Amino acid sequence: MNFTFTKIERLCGVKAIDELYASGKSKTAFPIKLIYKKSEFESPFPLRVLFVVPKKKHKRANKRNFIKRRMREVYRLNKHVLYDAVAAHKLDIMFICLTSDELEYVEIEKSMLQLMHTLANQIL
RNA sequence: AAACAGGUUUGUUUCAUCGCUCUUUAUAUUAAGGGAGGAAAGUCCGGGCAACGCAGAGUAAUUUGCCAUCUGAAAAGAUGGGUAUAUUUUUAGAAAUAAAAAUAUAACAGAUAGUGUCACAGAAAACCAGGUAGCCCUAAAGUUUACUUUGGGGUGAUAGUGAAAAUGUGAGGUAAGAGCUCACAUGCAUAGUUGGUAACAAUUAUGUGGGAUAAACCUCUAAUGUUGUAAGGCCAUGUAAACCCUAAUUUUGCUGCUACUCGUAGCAAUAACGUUAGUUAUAUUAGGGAGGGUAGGCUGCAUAGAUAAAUGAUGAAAUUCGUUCGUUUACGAAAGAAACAGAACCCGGCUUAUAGAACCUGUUUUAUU
RNA sequence: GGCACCGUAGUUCAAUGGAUAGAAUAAGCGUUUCCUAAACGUUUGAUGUAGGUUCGAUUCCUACCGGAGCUA
Repeated sequence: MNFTFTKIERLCGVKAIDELYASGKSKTAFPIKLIYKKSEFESPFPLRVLFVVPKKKHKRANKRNFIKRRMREVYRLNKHVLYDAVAAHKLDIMFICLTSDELEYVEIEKSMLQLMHTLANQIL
């Protein structure tokens, strides 16, 4: 099984992100919120992902980085859950942190897995 | 020895598994190597670098501000010294206070160039000061022989106000008083002497007595062109020096000198028609109107280096720290903690944040001598 | 990244360096009314934090904290 997470799998570009904010559907599992939208792009992977920690919740840059790194790590280790389900479609996904607390690795893993499972079931 | 405060230095280490980013090789996915700080932060200063502008002079605006030496490209910093203020200690004294020493602080040029401000209180808050307190002289009246009342004048000692009151003490002088005069002290100005590289200190002569505020305007001194890497360059995209309207094209107008003035420089052209008045077209410059396109690559850019932005996660062990438990006073076990904080053009300062450890300084407490 | 700003009652705004920091509105209490509203009276409540200059700072200066801009 492949656990890599390269540049191609990330969501870049102002237009794509604006569209996702404007017309995406959302789900919440408390500390983290998921926004997703069907789209079209050329890539060997079925998903493009973005992680957001707002500056209003976390003032210090090192704390924002710390939470983003943990979220990215959880996604990297568990992304096969979605890849198996969403093989046919192309999706843009965004994870947003909602609290101003410093989150533990276990909490993030729990809520993100919950979100990914519900999304996988809905697509099927 | 302990606790607290301040300063300086330092700013946990190793292994395994799975990953991220850049470079090189190699090749279609392997290998090798590099990968965060003392503040990367605040953006408070200075410079590099870049674009635009530039005959020159003045004004404005902004900033610098005791002296010497050293470091530095500059800002700035270090060391030493001077002056002022504050605190503490010691000495002298009845006290006020004076002298000396130590420590700390100073945005430490100028208040005698000029302007402004100084609430309330107070007679007066600043060229020229003063009353229905007080002190003194004098005239009149009353009681009466030393007082009272009223009028005229002198005064700035006393008291009182205030953050601040026109230099202080003593003597003379006077009706009472007053730098009115004298002696000593003291501040300032000018000129000189001595010491010191200098700031400055000591001292002599003459004159003088002028409150505070420049972190109010201001004056002096020294300096500054404007804008910042989202600068700028190359490519791509775009009918793009596109379209319409108005005005100007020689004693005047426009533009530049990037805030303003002087001064200075540049431009104001061509063709056709013509009744020689001008008109039309193109051109240039300025202003206005109605729309549209692009908004992403490379470079700038680095012995870390991207462009929604890498430097991580998990597990194990060691190191340091205190807490609890056990034995017992240095070992073991348990569950913890390891700060502040994350590069986006690069350097040099300043400021602020910082667990623990080491060192230095100070204060307090306890113990011993 | 760079550049220029702003912080005053719960809210919206005032205040030449001068002592008690003002006004409207909101909130509390009372009067009026059968009750409510309106009206009238009254009370509470603030200079973002820390230093400095000054006899005296909301105001002047410095450093922090927070909040809104401009620049593609």
